[in-house]
Amino acid sequence: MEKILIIEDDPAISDLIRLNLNMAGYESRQAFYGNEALSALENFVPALILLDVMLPDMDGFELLEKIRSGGIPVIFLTARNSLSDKVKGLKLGAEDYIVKPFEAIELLARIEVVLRRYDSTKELIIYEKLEISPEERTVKKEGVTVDLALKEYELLLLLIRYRNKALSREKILELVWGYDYIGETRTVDIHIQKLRKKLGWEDQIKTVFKFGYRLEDNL
Amino acid sequence: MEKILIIEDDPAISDLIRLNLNMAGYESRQAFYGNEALSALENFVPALILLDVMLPDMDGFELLEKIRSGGIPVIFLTARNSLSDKVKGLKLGAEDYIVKPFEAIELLARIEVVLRRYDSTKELIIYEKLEISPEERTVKKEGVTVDLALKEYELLLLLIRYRNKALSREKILELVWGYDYIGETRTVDIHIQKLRKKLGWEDQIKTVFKFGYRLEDNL
DNA sequence: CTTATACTTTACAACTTGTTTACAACTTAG
DNA sequence: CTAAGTTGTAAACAAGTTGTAAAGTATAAG
Repeated sequence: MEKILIIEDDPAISDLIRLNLNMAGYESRQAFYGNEALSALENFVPALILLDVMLPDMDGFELLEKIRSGGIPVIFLTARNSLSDKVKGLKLGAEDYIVKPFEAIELLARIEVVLRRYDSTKELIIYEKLEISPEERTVKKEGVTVDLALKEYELLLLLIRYRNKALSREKILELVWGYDYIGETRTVDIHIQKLRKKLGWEDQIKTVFKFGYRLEDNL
Repeated sequence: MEKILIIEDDPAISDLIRLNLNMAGYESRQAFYGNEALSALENFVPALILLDVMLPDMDGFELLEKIRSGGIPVIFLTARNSLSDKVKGLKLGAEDYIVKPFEAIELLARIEVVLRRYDSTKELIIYEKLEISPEERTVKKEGVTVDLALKEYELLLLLIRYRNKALSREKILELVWGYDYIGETRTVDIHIQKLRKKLGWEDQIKTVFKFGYRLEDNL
């Protein structure tokens, strides 16, 4: 059962959404404040987040940034006529937005589309000799657990998702660290280095000179 | 420059969209009927399609299905209040929809998001026994990967693009190194040499004495 | 507060690429 | 055929990129 986090300060709207989600077979959880949402996310990992930008205690965009780095898709709830908000939200990386008031069936359709797009998660990923369980957040190589730090783990998933494709450092930073990461691109190198060492993938992760890296299949 | 096909029967709206797209740096083409759109697609491959569902000669959904099989993302233009259309469109696989009337900036933002998601404008180039994947930035000869440095790779693409045409050293410098490159034209020779060696193309890349080089097809 | 862990930055060694140089081999004009 | 000029090739070189270890910083856990 897919889990959805509803971040919306108006209890009436929040409850209405929750009701609809339940009827459609989703498990949902509510947060009415930004901080509440952040702490909820610590022990509740949803497949999707519905986020109202207008929250009493926090700028929704700020929250969006914090959430985005976790790789969870976000659908943005916004009041009609706040066009600049919509644009900002999409630019920040929201998967979609819905203008309030919206009809339940539309919300459900959009949720389905986004989940379909993102669906690759949650299932056991088997790649060469690796077994990755997103649910347990574990990685095993030939049955032996490999301890990976968070960034290393996300980087690994990214490399596998784009296997055989060259990924630029900038792209990697955007997708693993978040669109607005400010810092050295060398950071990527260090994490690549750690992955190579921990997985014994010195050859499988190829360096694309002056560009980035590429994970290559079948040696 | 990204190409966009506008399928919209109202000339006023179509022109307005086109104007906005042009200003944003897109190349666009208009179709006012469904059949017109289908024939346009035969020699015009856009990166994205904007599709109005209400067309005089054809059901937009029917058209959507035909278009979808081509792998081109579609943004759906729909009149306000036709909610069931929205839902139907999304279920059919439209990437997004926009309710008319919409503001230009919103349209552009949505276009950007969809294009970013579908980035795969780069398609596989097959030339003789070579397979070149711009997305992966790889070159394979009969299935075996050939490692090419950046300049070698770009030079190869150039040669293929101008196959059977003689390219002067100056032209090659301009197109691979940039119009403002200052340096020896002999540099080109060295890179040609490396390409010949790495691809076993000693004969296929012909020297045009006192001028430059030419890549010749089919031996 | 201390410790542990993850992540980032720094510094330098090792390597890759692109360019130049030098000379041999070749092409063309006279 | 010969001389002048052009191209092929190997090797040296410089500039810049990446690998790596280690130090620094931030954050969470005890």
